[in-house]
Amino acid sequence: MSYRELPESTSDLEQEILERWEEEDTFRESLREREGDPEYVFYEGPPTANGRPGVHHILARTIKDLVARYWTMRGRHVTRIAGWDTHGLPVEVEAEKELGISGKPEIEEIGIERFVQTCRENLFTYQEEWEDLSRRIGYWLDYDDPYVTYHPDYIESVWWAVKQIHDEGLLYQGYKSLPYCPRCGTGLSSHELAQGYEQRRDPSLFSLFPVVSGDGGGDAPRRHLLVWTTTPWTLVSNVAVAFNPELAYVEVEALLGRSGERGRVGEEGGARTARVLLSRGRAEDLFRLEGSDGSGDGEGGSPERPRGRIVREVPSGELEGLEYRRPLHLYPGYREESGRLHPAEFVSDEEGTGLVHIAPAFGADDFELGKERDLPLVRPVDDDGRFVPEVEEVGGLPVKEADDRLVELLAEEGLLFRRDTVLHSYPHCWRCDTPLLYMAQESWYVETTAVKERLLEENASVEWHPPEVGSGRMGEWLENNVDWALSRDRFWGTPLPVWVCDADEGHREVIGSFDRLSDRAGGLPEDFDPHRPEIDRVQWSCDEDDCEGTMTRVPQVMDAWFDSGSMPFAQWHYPFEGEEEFRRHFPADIIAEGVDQTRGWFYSLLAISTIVFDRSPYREVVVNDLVLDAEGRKMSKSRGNTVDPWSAIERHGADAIRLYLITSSNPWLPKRWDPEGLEEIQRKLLDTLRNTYRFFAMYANLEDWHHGGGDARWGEPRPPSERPVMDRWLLSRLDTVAARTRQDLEENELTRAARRLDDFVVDELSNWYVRRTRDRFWVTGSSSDGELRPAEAFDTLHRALRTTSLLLAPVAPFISDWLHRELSIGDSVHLADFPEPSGHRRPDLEEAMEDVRELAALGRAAREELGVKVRQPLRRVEVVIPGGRTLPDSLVRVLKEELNVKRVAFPSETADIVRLHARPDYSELGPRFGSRTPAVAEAVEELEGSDARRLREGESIELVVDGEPAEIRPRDVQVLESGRGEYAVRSERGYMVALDPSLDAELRAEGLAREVVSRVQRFRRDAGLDVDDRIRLVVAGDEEVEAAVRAHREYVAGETLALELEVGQAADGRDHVTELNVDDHPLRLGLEPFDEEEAQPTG
RNA sequence: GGGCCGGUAGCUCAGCCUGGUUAGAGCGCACGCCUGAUAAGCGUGAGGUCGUUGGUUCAACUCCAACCCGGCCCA
Repeated sequence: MSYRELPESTSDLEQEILERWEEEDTFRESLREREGDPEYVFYEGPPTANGRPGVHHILARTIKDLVARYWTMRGRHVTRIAGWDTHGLPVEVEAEKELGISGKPEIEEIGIERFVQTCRENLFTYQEEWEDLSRRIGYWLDYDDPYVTYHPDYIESVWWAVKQIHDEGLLYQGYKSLPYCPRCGTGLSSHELAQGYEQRRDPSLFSLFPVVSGDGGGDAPRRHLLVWTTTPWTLVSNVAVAFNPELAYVEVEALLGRSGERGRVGEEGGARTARVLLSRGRAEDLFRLEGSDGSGDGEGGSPERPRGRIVREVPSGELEGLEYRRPLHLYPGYREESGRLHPAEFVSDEEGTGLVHIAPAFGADDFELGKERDLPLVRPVDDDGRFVPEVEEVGGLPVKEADDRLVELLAEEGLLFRRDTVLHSYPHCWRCDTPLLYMAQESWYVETTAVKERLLEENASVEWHPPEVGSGRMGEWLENNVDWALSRDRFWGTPLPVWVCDADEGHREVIGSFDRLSDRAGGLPEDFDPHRPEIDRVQWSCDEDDCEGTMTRVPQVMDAWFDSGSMPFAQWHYPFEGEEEFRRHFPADIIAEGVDQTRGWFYSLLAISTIVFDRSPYREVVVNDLVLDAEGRKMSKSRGNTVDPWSAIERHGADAIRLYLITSSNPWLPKRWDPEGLEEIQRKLLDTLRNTYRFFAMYANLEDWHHGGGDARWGEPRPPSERPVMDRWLLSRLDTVAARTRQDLEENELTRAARRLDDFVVDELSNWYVRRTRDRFWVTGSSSDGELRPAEAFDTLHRALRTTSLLLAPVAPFISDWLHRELSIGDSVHLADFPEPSGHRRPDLEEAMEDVRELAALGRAAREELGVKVRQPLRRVEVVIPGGRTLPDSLVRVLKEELNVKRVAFPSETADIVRLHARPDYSELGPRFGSRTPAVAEAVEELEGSDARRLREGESIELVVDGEPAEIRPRDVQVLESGRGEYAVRSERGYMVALDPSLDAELRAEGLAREVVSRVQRFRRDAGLDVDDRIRLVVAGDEEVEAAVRAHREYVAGETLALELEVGQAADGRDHVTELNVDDHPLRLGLEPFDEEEAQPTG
């Protein structure tokens, strides 16, 4: 048996694994294997099947897959059912495009039947791509039997939920001012609104409403209310003005601009002064007030503010009920001459004027105030967002386009005070990008405000990653919860299951099942489909007493978020079937989606489950943020900076992408898609891992070692605790890394876990363990004495690689599976258990090895400083480890080899070459000496020699600092050594290394011998020899070289596998001959393979 | 305007919760090394007013406040 070579390319490897998964049905096997084990419940958020998947989807899918694989390896059964979100506006918008039509009237013209049919047909345009992509990136998900929100069974479950909500008394029909998309012809719910805020420039209009009541009559200049709006078109529907009794209001006598420029003020004779009412807080920003020093100039106010003088304070009692003349009498449906002032809390004076124009039909606050004050609802706008024809001047115009004309008219009336523009974010339709209008409409609501406290409680019990999304984004949002606008005046969606009597609106029934509907309607067709328009034809006679009416379904469909939020039960067709499955899979242990789902899926899940089941449907949420382009900009089709997931996979492989997305930063931080970062993870972690395996496989094959055993010459390796120190260390590290990785993954600290594995593989496994133990992997090497049995090295490295593949399995499922199959008996890594510590932890050893690595780094720096290469042995190094620790002999040996020195000496022996000094420990001194700390510390730093020595030996000393005594205890200081003399000294964080630079002939000779070995090795390779080919070797050079080789003859021969070594002979006639130069010495090499037959001594 | 996140080396990010020695990695750059993993590998070095200002403290990258910049979400 031998270890296979890794496939040449990442892509080949991943394809090979994909095929194995296919053949062996590994995903399903992983579920079968855990059948009956405790469930780890995971919900898949349904993507819209008619949108294309992008790289940002890979992030969420990587997280979800990672979690599911991890818990499967931990012995849990993790159901993963795919889902498709199939209803709603996105689908309808696509269908409109397909049919070449736009807007509700055109849809109705071609017929709902045909339109809905088109929606249905277009649904799964990209389904295959979604599935292919998921498969390719290793996202294991059950696509065979997905939940699909338009399936009748699914809809039936949704209806059931609506009925539950209705039975709780939380479903109602209302009339409210809602964001409304004039293009789509439907209102949007508050969470849909969340998707579509964009910066937009709108008019900022200050107008003057003449006061008609109160005194101040006579000759006094006419008084006006100063009123601000960013929607001039709503002035047509003005019915009142609101003020806040908590604010202070003033009357300003204003000198209004040069006449004509801003329109005339006051109809009588173009008077240029006027009395203007507004809040005090805004007066300074809008006027240059007399008596003020003008310090308000610059920011806030406009440079062209008119001059003004505060005439008096206006008590709010005076404001209430004040009557003004309405502007813009254009709508014949509302001819009221005047309106009044009403108090309202929502009025602020942070912007505007502290006086707010009220049009109840077109604003949420306005609407509420209108209801409270019984104001008329004036809505001269049709469902397409145009003024109705009978409106003078602007009839038929889309409202926003009427702004200019309306402002002109206002100016003509002399009521225009100032007109600017303002840049603010404004809600747009999240699908078609049309600016939304707030308009009063009839809609069905879920009274979520009634369960607000429960929502908050449940949300607080959810563990959010990161927590601030739960407490902040979600929590704040729930605090300000408004009722869920459930209905949509559209076509392709779950029909709202409400039937109303045409004779008496009060006769209503909410249908919660098909059976019930069948009872009512006297049977349903065999292949009943509950969609529009068929469902609209299901009617029955009202059975209220003495009612002759017919029960007809209301025309609306439901918000698609309600569909997806119903998936915990609807995916099982609960409660009609799947009772047991539902119980087993509710609530979810985890869900993981983008932060944009906070008010989307996260909310709809929470709201529905809280009402229906009185609890949150998920325990934990991992939130991910966007994937941005390399410059940190949002990816968007319009900007053309999207990254095609397929070409990225082609180029880097799925493992690399998954690792990159998880390691580059925490999931909830926005991430840049950086191709260089991708290459890095590929080169560092993945290539290092591959190389380490390749190294292992090469020598295991060469020496015929296999983890299955078999070759008797290996015998039994000793138990780990008796192996060489490097093995004990590596096995200890494996346990530590396994324990920490388990803990991190349990806590969903995915990034931390993946980064740790990265560090472990690159730094510890490859660049330390393998590098330091390489020569134990070949039997023939000169260092392979009995103590360093190769079998133990193979066994240790094999364990390490196998464990590493297990640890990496959740995040890098391909390479880990490939490796695991080679390193086990062919099993998939994904059917294995996640590693747990196996009792080999040796924290003291790990710490000591840290010391060694620290000292080695300093030693290399010192060598660098001396300009002496590592191949040249040095006599001695003095080292200090913080806290006066020393190293066991086994590690001293490691350090000696790493630094290529003959001797390592510790401080007790180093008195003559180091100088002691003390460094203050502020965390000890600070609390004791308070403000004297700096002075004491300074005194400590000046300690030397015997004082420092006493401290190091555990005695306290007395100092006098600024005339006051100060006791310095050993724990207050760290005693450090620094080198003296010609030693090369390096120190850092309490570690110190001092290298003795002196060389003698012996050391030089050894250095030369090593140099020769290195050249021979390179030459072997260049000559095309295999690493285990034996050779005949001839070495010649000057006297010094030849002497060095003779002195180290065995070493040179052993290292180079020279069965025959001649020194000083002519190299001519050998197969391979070369002339070189080492350290200014000439060197001639000649070598050829050693043919064993030929070598037999002839008889 | 409000909420949340972020601002640390040219770039990508740790560290901050729980204040304490000389703020760390990787990439890139410069220089060098090693090689029985070889179209790999390793090391050393240069490089930082820790966004700004103020405060608390013996001591602030860390805690507090205000502000600035970027992002997301909302009004």
